[in-house]
Amino acid sequence: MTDRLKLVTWNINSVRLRMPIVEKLIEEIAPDVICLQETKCPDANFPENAFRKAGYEYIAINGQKGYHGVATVSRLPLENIEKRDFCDMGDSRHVAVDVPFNGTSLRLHNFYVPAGGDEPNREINPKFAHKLDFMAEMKSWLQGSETNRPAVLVGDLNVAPYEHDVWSHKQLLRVVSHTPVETELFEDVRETGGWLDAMRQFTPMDDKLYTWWSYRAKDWSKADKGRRLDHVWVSEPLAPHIKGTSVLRDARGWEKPSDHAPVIAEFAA
DNA sequence: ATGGCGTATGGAATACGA
Repeated sequence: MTDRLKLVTWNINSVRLRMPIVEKLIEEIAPDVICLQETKCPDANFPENAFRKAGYEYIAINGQKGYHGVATVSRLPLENIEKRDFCDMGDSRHVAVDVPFNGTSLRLHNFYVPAGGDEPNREINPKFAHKLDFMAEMKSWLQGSETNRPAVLVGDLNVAPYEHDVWSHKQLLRVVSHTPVETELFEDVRETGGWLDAMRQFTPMDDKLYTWWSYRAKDWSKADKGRRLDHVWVSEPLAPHIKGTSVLRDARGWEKPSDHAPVIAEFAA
């Protein structure tokens, strides 16, 4: 049965520390495929056995010690695993796979885009320069390559592109993740690659939509000063098949939570 | 009060996240 597919993307902020809530997600949502970011774990230490026990036998990981790291785990076979080293930094920020869907397969890219540091100025902040260079390389690498086949790009893209993707557009215009130089480049990457913003197809542009809430808020839910940093993009051939997206906000309140909530996307033939 | 916290490394204090 490959005529339905339930996909979750989640910045887990240490996969080893958070296996209990990953298992809770699996019990509650039963995704077919889970894309994780910030696994913070070398490949040799990735909790493969726990995922296998939970039914996720197919695992594509691109991890490193201490920082970053992405993983795509699946109940369905994964093929053509590809890991690209953007900006030649040696960072583990991307893994792509083919997943069976609807009698064929879809290409699934899992990204962890650099956060970009504090100062939104590439001249004085190398992390911000890296973030912009990373997105520029995404644009040139992806332009046209996934336009004509079913494809999904998910992950922590670390940009909140629209006014209602942040709690205060005005107060965040000079804060990294929502500056015009980032949001304009972000849209350029998306449009040039032929991608559609799936989450905004199911939530009106005038409604607030967040996937991340800072650990530092005294009461994250009450303050609700969130940002939409995690995304689901789909290629045009796949667009007719996306049946819904949602943010599992509850997971932000689970025991020892990640500061990101999972984003769920469902596809059908 | 948009950082007041949290994680990894390493075994205290620092780098990093956004």
